[in-house]
Amino acid sequence: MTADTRQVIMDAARAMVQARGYNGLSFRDLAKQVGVKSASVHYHFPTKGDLGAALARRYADEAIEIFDGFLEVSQDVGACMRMYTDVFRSALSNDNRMCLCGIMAAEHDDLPDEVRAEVGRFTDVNIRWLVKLLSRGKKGATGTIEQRALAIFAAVEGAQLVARGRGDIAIYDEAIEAYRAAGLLP
Amino acid sequence: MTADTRQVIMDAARAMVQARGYNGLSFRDLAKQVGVKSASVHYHFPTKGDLGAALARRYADEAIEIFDGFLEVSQDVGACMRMYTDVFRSALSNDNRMCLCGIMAAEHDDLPDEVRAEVGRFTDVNIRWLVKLLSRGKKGATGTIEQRALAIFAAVEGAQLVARGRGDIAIYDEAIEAYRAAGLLP
DNA sequence: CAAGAGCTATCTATCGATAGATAGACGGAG
DNA sequence: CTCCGTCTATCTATCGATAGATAGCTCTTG
Repeated sequence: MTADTRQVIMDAARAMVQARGYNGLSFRDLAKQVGVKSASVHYHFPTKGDLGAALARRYADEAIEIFDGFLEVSQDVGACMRMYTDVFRSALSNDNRMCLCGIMAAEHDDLPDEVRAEVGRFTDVNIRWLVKLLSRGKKGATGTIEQRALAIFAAVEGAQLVARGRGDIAIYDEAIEAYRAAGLLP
Repeated sequence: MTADTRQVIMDAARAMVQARGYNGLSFRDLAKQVGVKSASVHYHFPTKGDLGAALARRYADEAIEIFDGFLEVSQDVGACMRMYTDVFRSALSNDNRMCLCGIMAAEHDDLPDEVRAEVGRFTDVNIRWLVKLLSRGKKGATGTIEQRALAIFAAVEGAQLVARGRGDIAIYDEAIEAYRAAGLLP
């Protein structure tokens, strides 16, 4: 195609991984969906690990931009948190998909090292942003805030996982609401 | 082996699924580990879906027994909750494994219907037990308690998922502790 | 009791499909 | 002419699944 094939491949691959996982990603299916041959996919990404790592890397990079955008458009901590949880909600509303790194974390043992590293970075990115958000106004100990940030990220990922397992996005909404009611989410 | 082969197969299969997921479970690897041929595994479980469903069914049944045992040995809600979270912790301490149904939930789209149904039942089992626990002493609206039970289950699964993704059980401990500090866990 | 029928559990061997990966040809663009 | 991108064609390995044979046990029946 005239459009940058590499980008088209990555877009399709991301959607496929979010639906079926890293193991469920097949070069043949991917190529068919993009409209090329699998050998062409190998041209752009020599190995599956290369492709997986590129996907996770771009995913984490995009997350940084999106999340930081929230901090710019609103000064309200609660509003930013709602935008944050809505990002994870949108994966579910898109054909019951999951966070790319969440589903890859479940496949931890099957991941090439380079992919595993990028998945870990996504966790870092989330926690760092949540720390930034939680630090607004408050001046508690950084250690506590970091721990709470980790807990929020884990809880959101878990809500997504359980909702996906049931194929019911209402479960995600209920869990998030309960997190807020309990005081875990600001 | 003289021991009931069917049980030996299920034990090995469960460990493999908790480590590599449903998709990562191979009849050949499984047979090799048990010490039989893959055709023999097919004798006991005609299809992979049959095996997966049997695994999830037994997993949920065992969970009921284990959890109910907690309610019998202690009247303290906090102590029971700690025993509950320790069950999920033990999967991680066993070679960074995951909850069988948690990892299967991530593979939702690849599961045969009968497996998906059993995975869903595990969620029900957990929520029902948590409702039983949270109801002790309290007399709040059942609806709220059920929502909180769902949130606790999702949060615990998420803590396990994130910790596994990082291969660091300390992350699980931190998240659980933060849940308690925030008041999500009693 | 003894013989044969049928069942249980395993084996060997193989099937078609699909996985990721590679070599080499071809065509268009600079 | 050369390089880039894509193609055709193929490789090896593995997947779940099946066919057919066989040893050993049990149960029936004369």
